[in-house]
Amino acid sequence: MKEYEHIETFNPKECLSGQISRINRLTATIFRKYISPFKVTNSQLTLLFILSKHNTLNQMQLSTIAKLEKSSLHRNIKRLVDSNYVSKADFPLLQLTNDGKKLVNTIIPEWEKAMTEIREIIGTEGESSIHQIHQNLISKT
Amino acid sequence: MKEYEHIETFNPKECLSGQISRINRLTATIFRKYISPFKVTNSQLTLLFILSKHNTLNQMQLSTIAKLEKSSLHRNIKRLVDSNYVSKADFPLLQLTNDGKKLVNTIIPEWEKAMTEIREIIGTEGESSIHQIHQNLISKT
DNA sequence: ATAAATAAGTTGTATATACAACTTATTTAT
DNA sequence: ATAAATAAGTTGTATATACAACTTATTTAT
Repeated sequence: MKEYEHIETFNPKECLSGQISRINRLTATIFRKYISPFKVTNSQLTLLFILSKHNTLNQMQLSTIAKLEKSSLHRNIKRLVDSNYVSKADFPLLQLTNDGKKLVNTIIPEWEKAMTEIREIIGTEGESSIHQIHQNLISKT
Repeated sequence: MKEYEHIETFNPKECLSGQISRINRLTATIFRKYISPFKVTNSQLTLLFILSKHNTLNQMQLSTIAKLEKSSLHRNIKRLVDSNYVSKADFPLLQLTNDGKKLVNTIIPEWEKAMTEIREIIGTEGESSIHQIHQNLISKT
């Protein structure tokens, strides 16, 4: 029988979605190792990092910067507000609380360690490739 | 006040975890556009693809190949069994059902279109960088 | 052959994410 | 200034993921 002819000839290992997802899971695990002792997640830290460089942002701005769907962003922020790292005092503007700033400042050295560990695995070329791919996706999407 | 000195000097845009997560979200959205009409998710398709190239695998083998934590794998497989794309008839061995094979064979051309769209964005260099980074992470982790 | 040790599989729990549908706020025509 | 249109924010729902703790199956010493 010559059914399923595509299956025989295709190469699923090429799948960019599969490869990128695996890259994401493996690198996330490394970052988590350094970050989780602070009781914050990788995604949460990304948002705290963005907020640490902007005085105030509304949800739409944050979702555009983080490339996160607005409903995902909404719930991530809710957790950060519940943990008292982000303030909605000036709603709809969001800003880091003092606790949030202190946490970011404290985590940065550990984050650097995670960055170093990843760089040792993917190399400087890997790092600049990621940057390039990221830029292309940001600008062409 | 000279508190939070790290915040002033660090550059969160460098964060490899942040960049990779964003790359993952953006590329997943492109793949989803082609794949979701078949009522299957990107993660599910990855597992179906792997199974399509192996007669049988147990959960441990699949989780090693997919780099998925065993409990995550377990529940992904459960959904595929519920959809009748994977059979547990030979448990603990898993295998594609005929429906599963037919689905994979049908989706491959659409998957190719998704691959083409991503390649147009990240380029051939991007694609081979992803492959290289993926290899490094697989072998050094 | 059996006990002890290890591996594989399962379930509970929390967070992350997207999409659809909805509500509330803001902006734009008239 | 008000109505209509658009944008921002919220909630419901389903899937994805990891970690911890547990149970069941398999393997390894004795």
